[in-house]
Amino acid sequence: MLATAAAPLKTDCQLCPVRSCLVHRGDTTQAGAWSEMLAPRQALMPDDGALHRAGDRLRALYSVRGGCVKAFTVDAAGNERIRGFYFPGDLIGLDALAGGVALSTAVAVVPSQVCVAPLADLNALMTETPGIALRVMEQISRELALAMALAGEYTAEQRLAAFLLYLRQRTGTGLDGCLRLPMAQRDVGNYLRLANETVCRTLKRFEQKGWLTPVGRGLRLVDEAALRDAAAAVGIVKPGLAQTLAQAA
Amino acid sequence: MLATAAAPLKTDCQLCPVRSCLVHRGDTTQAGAWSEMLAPRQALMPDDGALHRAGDRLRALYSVRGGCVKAFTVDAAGNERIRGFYFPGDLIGLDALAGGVALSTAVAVVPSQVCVAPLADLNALMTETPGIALRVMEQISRELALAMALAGEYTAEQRLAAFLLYLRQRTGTGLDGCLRLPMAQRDVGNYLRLANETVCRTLKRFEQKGWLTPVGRGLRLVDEAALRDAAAAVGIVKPGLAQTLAQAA
DNA sequence: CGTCACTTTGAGGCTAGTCAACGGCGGTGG
DNA sequence: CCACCGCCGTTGACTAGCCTCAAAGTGACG
Repeated sequence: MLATAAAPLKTDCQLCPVRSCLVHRGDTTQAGAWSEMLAPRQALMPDDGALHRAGDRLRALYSVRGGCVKAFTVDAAGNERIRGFYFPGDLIGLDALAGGVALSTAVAVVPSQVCVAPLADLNALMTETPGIALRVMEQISRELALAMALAGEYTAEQRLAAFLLYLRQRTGTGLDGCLRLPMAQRDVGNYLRLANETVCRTLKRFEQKGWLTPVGRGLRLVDEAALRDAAAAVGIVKPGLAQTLAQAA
Repeated sequence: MLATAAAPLKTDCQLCPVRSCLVHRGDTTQAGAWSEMLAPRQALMPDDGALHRAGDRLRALYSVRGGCVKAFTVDAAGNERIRGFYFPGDLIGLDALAGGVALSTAVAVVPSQVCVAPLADLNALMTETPGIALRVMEQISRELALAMALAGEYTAEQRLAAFLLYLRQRTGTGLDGCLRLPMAQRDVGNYLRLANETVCRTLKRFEQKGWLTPVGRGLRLVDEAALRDAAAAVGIVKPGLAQTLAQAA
């Protein structure tokens, strides 16, 4: 099961390094209220249990503090379908707000850390401090936009390019300027509705085109503009120069 | 452009026939507050202009009162991508809450009517009456679940079966028990990521299997259980008897 | 009654999936 | 320390579902 942080202290959000998280998007009143509510952080390890499972009555939202969490469903045939990856600053469990029941199972992809926002407290908090509700709503709205982008009909190249750029935007690059894929290629493909072989082949094609180069375990995005152009149709990244010029012509 | 309802009266939600709309899901206080806010209804006709266009700063959410509205984006190549259909009770524009800018263009598919919820008023209302925020959040969460279902990897039969059942659930059947498709097959295909020819052929295959029969301009779902089984994997409808038995075996 | 948009039907092609086999890497245990 | 094992990534050949293109049929509407 989950390894709970040793110290049963309330988390001090003011000191949280995650600049994109909810508390950093509101005023100090909201930040304080949010901070008050959060339960101690939880450490999450791959193969170490799930935050919640599909069908569970959801008891808390989780705010990712570090690492990467994937949410997936399992259909009747036992096939896993990855519904989303969550990075630092993301809230997990938003898709369960409607029914109160989790639609997916959430597990860590790499060693991760989350903050716990109990639903009961959250509801009370949103009632007392309406600004919080607006922030949460923004997050859901963002996730909705992402899901809709993913729902579109795109080629393997378009989807993968968009995913790489999204990943870089969310996780940044390492010290060496390289993008590291925290999850397996199989997971990327599952998420993007591509066979893992297709992910591999498409990455190779990108490499042959000179758009990226493999560096150790990571990738260096060499021609980011080209990737942006390829991904432009998906709509979650802005087009690069070539695309802009093409549109102007 | 839009044809505004003649009478500049506030809409009385208490009398609204749409039982699934937001006001009917809260208590009387919420209902009253919501009702107070709504601007006069707007009549919407196909080819008569858009509620809002992609890129517009969104000024209001719209609550569908009757008819059917489609939301779509247009990519650089001019291709239309339908992001969703909205039926009575649905809120339009939720995907814009994050950025304040509409991500899609919304137009009527058939003669329709919407109620207008100005964003400024809505924000104030959600602050004063937090229950409203929770309702709106439920709606977004619901839409998110739908988008995620659509984002899955399914065959043409699975997607179309799921869509037909979803449509019937949302619009009900006519007096003759027939399901009417308000939108063109091309729009259905666009939404489901299928060529319109594929939609047509798949419908024909359903007909040959005896799952449905065309009745005039509509469809009669003859073997709904079979459709449910076909659509079960998509997850937005419950499986029928055959599927349940198969799982038990 | 003609036009136009939508639907239907057919033939052919392509993208990506499936299946199979191999290579590389890390972990585990002897 | 090294051999073994399992997972992941890679590569090739083949397949299949769906798209594309083309053309004819149907209904709505002016």
